[in-house]
Amino acid sequence: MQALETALRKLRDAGYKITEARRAVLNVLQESGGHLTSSQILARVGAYDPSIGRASVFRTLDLLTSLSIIRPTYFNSRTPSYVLMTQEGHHAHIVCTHCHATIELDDCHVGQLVQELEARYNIRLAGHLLEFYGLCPSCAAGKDTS
Amino acid sequence: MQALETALRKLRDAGYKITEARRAVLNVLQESGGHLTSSQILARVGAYDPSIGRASVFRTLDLLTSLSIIRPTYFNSRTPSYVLMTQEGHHAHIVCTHCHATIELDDCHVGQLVQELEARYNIRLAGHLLEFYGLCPSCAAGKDTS
DNA sequence: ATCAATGCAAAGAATTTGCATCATG
DNA sequence: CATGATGCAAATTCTTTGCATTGAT
Repeated sequence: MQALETALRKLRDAGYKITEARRAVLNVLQESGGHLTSSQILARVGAYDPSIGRASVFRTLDLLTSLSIIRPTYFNSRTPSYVLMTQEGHHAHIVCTHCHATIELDDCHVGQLVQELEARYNIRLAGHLLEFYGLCPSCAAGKDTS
Repeated sequence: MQALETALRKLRDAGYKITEARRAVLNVLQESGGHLTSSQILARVGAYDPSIGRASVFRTLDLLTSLSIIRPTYFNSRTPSYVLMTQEGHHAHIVCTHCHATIELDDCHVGQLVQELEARYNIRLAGHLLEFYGLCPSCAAGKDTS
């Protein structure tokens, strides 16, 4: 929920205006609760407010990505899906390499590692993305989804 | 080095032929030692062996991705870069959100977490991708690279 | 020898751009 | 009000497809 507010604040802090298009993209991602490809985002934004143009959606995706407010992730396909990062700039999930089902993880458990890396490389880490993959129980069992 | 041999073995094991195009894409990725976008791969494969067509390169990227031999990753841009996964199916790096410089990490340090997740979700995890981002020392200090 | 994999070039998507207009701060 | 942001639609770039041919096993 506050992911959205955090996102808006980050935008403002970086000196960008809060416009309809930006609000729409963030809303759509927020409400999906998961991962959406650019086509899905385009479609949903169009449904939400038909007056918003394609170009603005892409421009917004660029902006939000460059600010690390959203992040493109790839499962086992070459088509990216965008996720809204948490307030702290994290995201973690498990993806099935067969059926592409995903399990969202709320805790990344890498706090310790972050500190080690920050010390070793003298860098301040603002966030991270952690993606695990494997066969989900049902795909491992039977050969269902193709 | 053996990343390449591992990749070839995985291909064979999955029942695919080892062809010139596939070898070329893997070589190019291996030699780059890092991340290449599809255009970069196309260009380098073309230089390496001009007789290999675009379509085969894309088909190879699809195949290698679906087998988790390579993986598209997004730094802070919406253009994917492909990386060759390690023998164990891992990859980890730190990216500067400003200049996009990357530091490759050889150890992912998430072994413990993997076991916990496998137990909790009853799933066998075959690998993972871990991406940290923040400002690298030089970008944090001066305002250089644009 | 067999059938997966390929190259080619055309078709189809996806994304970006230029510019006049609009809306946010 | 001033400028950043937008919508539109054309231009561009990227990716996929169909099919005859080739090559890996």
